[in-house]
Amino acid sequence: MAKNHTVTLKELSKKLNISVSTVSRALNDHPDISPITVDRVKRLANELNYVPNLFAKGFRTKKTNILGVIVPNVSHIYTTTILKGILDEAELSGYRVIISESKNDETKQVEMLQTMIQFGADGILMSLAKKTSSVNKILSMLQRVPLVLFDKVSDKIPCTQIVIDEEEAAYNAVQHLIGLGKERIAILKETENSYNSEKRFAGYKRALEANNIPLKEKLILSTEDISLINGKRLTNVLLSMKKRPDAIFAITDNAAIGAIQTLNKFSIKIPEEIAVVGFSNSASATIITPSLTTVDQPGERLGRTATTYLIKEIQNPIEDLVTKTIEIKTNLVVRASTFKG
Amino acid sequence: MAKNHTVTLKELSKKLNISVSTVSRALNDHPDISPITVDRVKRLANELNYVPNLFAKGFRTKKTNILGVIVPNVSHIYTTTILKGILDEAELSGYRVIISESKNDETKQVEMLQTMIQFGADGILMSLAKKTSSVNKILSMLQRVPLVLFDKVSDKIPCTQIVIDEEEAAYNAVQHLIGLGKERIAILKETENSYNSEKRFAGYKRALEANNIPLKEKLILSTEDISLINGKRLTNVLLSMKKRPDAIFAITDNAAIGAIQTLNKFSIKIPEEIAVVGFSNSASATIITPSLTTVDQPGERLGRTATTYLIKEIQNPIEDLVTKTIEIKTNLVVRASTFKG
DNA sequence: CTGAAAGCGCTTACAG
DNA sequence: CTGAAAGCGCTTACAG
Repeated sequence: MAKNHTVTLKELSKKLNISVSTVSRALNDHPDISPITVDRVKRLANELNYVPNLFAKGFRTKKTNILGVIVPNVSHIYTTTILKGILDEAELSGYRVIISESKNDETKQVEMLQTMIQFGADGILMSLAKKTSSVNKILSMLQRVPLVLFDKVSDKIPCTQIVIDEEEAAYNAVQHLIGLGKERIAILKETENSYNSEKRFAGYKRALEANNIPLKEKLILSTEDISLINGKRLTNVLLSMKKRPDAIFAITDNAAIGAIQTLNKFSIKIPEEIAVVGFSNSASATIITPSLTTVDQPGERLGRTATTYLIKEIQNPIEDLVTKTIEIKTNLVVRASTFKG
Repeated sequence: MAKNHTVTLKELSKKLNISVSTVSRALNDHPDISPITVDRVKRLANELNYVPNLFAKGFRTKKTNILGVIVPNVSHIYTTTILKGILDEAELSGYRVIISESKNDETKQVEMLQTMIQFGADGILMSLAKKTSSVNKILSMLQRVPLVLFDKVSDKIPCTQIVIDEEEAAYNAVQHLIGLGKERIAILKETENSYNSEKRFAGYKRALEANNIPLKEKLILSTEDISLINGKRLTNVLLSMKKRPDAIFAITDNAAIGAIQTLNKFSIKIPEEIAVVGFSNSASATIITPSLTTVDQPGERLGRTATTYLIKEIQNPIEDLVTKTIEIKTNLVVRASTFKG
């Protein structure tokens, strides 16, 4: 905080020979105050470089204009674009943002929630930690502060939730592969029942079904951490099969890139022998050779939307808490990993 | 803030029939209070789920335990790793973090600084906006709150500054190219006199000098925004020369990747005909083919270090403001773009 | 149109 | 070891 002398309302009021109340009102453009007084006060405030103590203000008004954001991992690229959307939108509405990481730890997640509430956040934006199983504590927090979930959500928590059209996106991606004549389509997904992975898997199944392609258990590979390394590992598993797949749908770009690197290593032709589709449209998608067909996730828009909803709920508290899911549409970006141009 | 009933010190004091002062002291483990009282108070506080109003506390004590962080762009990958370091270190010391973006806009940068101070941040961590020219306003803020700069710094601001060994890193990178027998080494750098670009350019010049290789103006290419696209564009310029370079040192990985993509397009052999070195060791460095030799920037460590210094200065205010630069050592990671293994 | 006063929830010097 | 009281800087119902 300010190390040296700070100008306060009291000081202004003394110099102007009017009361603190009037100074406060003048500064806040209260209609009661005469234009002349308003002018005098503002002029002096400006001259003395007065800055309101937001702390005292917040303490008094019970409003802090702070939004708390809790995400599993700040350095995840997709998260980063969401954060950008949140910061931008919050700024537009005059809110500050406090960000913290749950590191996918459920206990830490609850702690952060608590601190943020205790600190006076007006509302919370949260993307759930992976293994969020007991939502009881979160439910009790719901009574105290508006909460909006995004990206990693749960229908066990009655609040507004912003997601992309996970299932539809996956459906379209697989449909695209089928349209190219692919039939043995493998999927690389997550073991844990994460919201996103489950939805994408559902889309995959629905697309196969819609085309009367039987689901083959062998082609469904799961891993705890759907990373580049594991993309490589699972692709090696696929390549060791007697009947190899003719396409791979990875539920993250990272895993898809691991797949491509492994296919390249064995000089398997992409997409002729095996086509690859990812999910995210990260920067890497155009850096890998061949470039990656992938679902474009509009992170910034998701962040903005979540923030807009939260602010609306702060300013207009909702009485009955219900799960309300808003889906943001995505597009498939077709590149060389599925299409020979 | 809390929507419904909140437990306060007063309430605890009433239920226990002791004064608010005693309750406050008991909760803060003041040595004066008898163990029995402390126990009674804590037990009840726990039972009633008492959470201190940090706002009132901060207002009273002039300490908020908030660090403000201002960066040009939150979704820049390298920034992201720095943020991770900051968040981790801050959490360890019990500080919350407020993050905002200057978007490389000098005016916005000052505004953010002001709001953060006004909001009561105990200290500020900042990476400067690109065209920060007038530091007067920042200097006046320095009187009010401890400031530590990182990554994008300026010696016009007397405070602690944490950077990587930019010049040394660039020197080593160019030295590596020279060691491979390269002599016509081009550099892709920034036009604007950004701290990082200038330092890296200095390292480049020093390496050439140390090896008696004359500096060739033609091989020094600058651009406003040292991005992938511009990396491509400048590489096209280099390829149109009668005497092409035999190596390219790009001061960012993105530009280096643009260079590689352009070289690949013209089937120019990397590294035999033209070797490429980048700067950052971003994830993309191992995704591009050939993989990129680049300087590893330890972002997390930089973030941690900056935070450690800031907290030290908050707890132990410095009297005389001087520029104090702390350099973090980096390593060159050698890959296929300079070395045929 | 303006002012005096209470109060937000906490900490802490002072007194006992 | 404990309590009464002041005060952090602001806002706002009440009164005039």
